[in-house]
Amino acid sequence: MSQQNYQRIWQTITAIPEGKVATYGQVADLAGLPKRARLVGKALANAPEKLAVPWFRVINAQGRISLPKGSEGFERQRQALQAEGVKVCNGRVKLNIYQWQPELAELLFILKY
DNA sequence: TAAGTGACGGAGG
DNA sequence: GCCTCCGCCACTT
Repeated sequence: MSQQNYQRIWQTITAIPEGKVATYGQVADLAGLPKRARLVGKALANAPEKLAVPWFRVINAQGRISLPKGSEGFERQRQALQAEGVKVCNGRVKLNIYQWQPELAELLFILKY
């Protein structure tokens, strides 16, 4: 099923280091699923709690939290990021500072599936 | 098989 | 910076 793609997406997100963030499109690309950013969103929505996927480190290409401002999820994501030292101004983070730039070693780790 | 649906992305106003 | 519109495309119904 598409469960296979979800697995790859979850694994990729798990590789995002603390204090860094990645965009939906970026995660899709790294997971080997180009142009499927929307699928990443679905994968997160269906992510089992027990996998402890750092879903809060995933934001959209504009550096904004993709949840309705003021919602519960929005608040949890904002707090989780702030707790790691990622500044969130008005539901926005500066990608030029916090966006994850995978090292070769990290890419190889992701590609080992 | 067809129509509906996104935790998206990018261009434009 | 905010909002809208449109393209995208696999997944769901």
